[in-house]
Amino acid sequence: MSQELPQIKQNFVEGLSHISHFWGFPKGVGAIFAALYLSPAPLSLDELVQQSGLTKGAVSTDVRALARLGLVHRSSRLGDRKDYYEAETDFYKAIRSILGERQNREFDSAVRSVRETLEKLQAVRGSVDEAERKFLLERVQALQNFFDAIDSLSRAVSRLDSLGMSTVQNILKILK
Amino acid sequence: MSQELPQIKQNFVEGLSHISHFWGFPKGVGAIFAALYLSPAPLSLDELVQQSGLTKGAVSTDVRALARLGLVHRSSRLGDRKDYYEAETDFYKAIRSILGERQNREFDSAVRSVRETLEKLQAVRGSVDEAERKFLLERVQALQNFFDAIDSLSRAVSRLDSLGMSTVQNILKILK
DNA sequence: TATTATGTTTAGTAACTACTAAACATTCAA
DNA sequence: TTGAATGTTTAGTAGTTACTAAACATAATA
Repeated sequence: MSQELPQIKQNFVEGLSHISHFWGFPKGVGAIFAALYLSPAPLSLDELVQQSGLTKGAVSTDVRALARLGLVHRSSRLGDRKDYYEAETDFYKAIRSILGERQNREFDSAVRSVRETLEKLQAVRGSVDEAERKFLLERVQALQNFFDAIDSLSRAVSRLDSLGMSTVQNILKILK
Repeated sequence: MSQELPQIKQNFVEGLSHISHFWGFPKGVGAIFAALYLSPAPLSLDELVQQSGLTKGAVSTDVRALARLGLVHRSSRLGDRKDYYEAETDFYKAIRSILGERQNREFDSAVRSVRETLEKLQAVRGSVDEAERKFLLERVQALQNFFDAIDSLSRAVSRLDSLGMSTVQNILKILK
C-alpha cells in the first residue's frame, strides 16, 4: 500500500488539528503549524490560506497566536512586501516560550487569589471559630505549596538554555 | 481589616473557579472542588448544591467528572442513602490520576496519528520525490521523538508511589 | 494620485459548552 | 404498593468560540 505524499501530509495536518484542539487551542492553529512544519521553505499568508483551507482572516489571527507562543517565526524578505512564516523546530524552545506566555496572563491572577485567601486567613482575628480557621489555614497552605512547586518547576524549565534529551533522561532517572 | 470566614471561603471558591476554567474545565468543577476542599467533613450532593449555587444536575455531572479525575472521592454511609464526597488532598496523587485519565482519551489517538504519518512515510515507495520524502521523514520523526519524551515523563510520574517535595527538589537541582 | 498587493479588523454566524429546569429512574420505608 | 428521598438523564437555552465574508487600512508602484 503506497499513498501519495500530499495525502499523507493532509493526514498529518488533521492529526495536529486534533492535538491542537485537545490542548485547548483552535483547530486552525494546529493546521497552520502543521503546514508550516512540513514545509522546507517559509510560507506566505496566501500560501497558508491555500494549504490550510482557512480564510485570510482566520490565518491572520491564528498565525499571530502561534507567533506569540513562539511556535512560528515571522520574517520578511527584502524587496518583497509579503510576510513569511516558518515553524519553530526546537520544541523545547517552544515549550519554554509557551510557559512564559502562560505565566503572564490570568493564570497568575488566579493563583494570586489563593495566596490572598491565605493572607486573609492569617490576618483574621476574633469573632471566628479558631478551630475552623486553623483547619482552613492548613488546607489552603497545602494548596499554596503545591502551586509554588509547580511554579518553581515551570520557572526552572523556562530558565534553561536548552532542554535537550539528556536533561529529560536525567529527570527520568530520578523518577526511576 | 478582618473578614468573616464565610466571605473568605467564598473568595477561595471563586479563585478556584477561575483556575478551573483556565485549565479548560467548567467553572463549576472548580467551585465544587473548592467547597469540598474547605470542608472538614464529606458533603452530600444537596449540600454541594447549596454551597456551590449550582443545580442538582450540574453538581451531579461535575462531581462525577471530578471523581473520574481522582480529585474527589465518593463514599456512602451505612443506613444512609446519600452519597458523600470529599476532596483528595494529596495533589501529587491527583496529578497522577489526571495524567492517567488524559492518557486514555483522544490524546492517544491524536498522537497515534502522528505515528501513522511516520509509518506511511517510511512505507511509501516510488513515484514520490525522494528528497521531499526524506525531509518530511526527518521532521515528523523529530515531532514523534518529542511526543515520546513527553509520554515517558508522563508515564514515569504516573508510576511513582508518591511525588513528594523531595522529588521535586531533585528535579529542580537537575534543572539548575 | 490612482491602482494594486498585502495584512487586519469587523460584523455576522454556526457549532459548541455549561448550565437550568424538569422529567425520569431507583431505592428504601411505611 | 404507594410515597418520599436521592441521584441521573434529557430538553432547552444563554453565552462563548472559531470561523467566514467582506470592509477597511497601509504601503508600494505606476
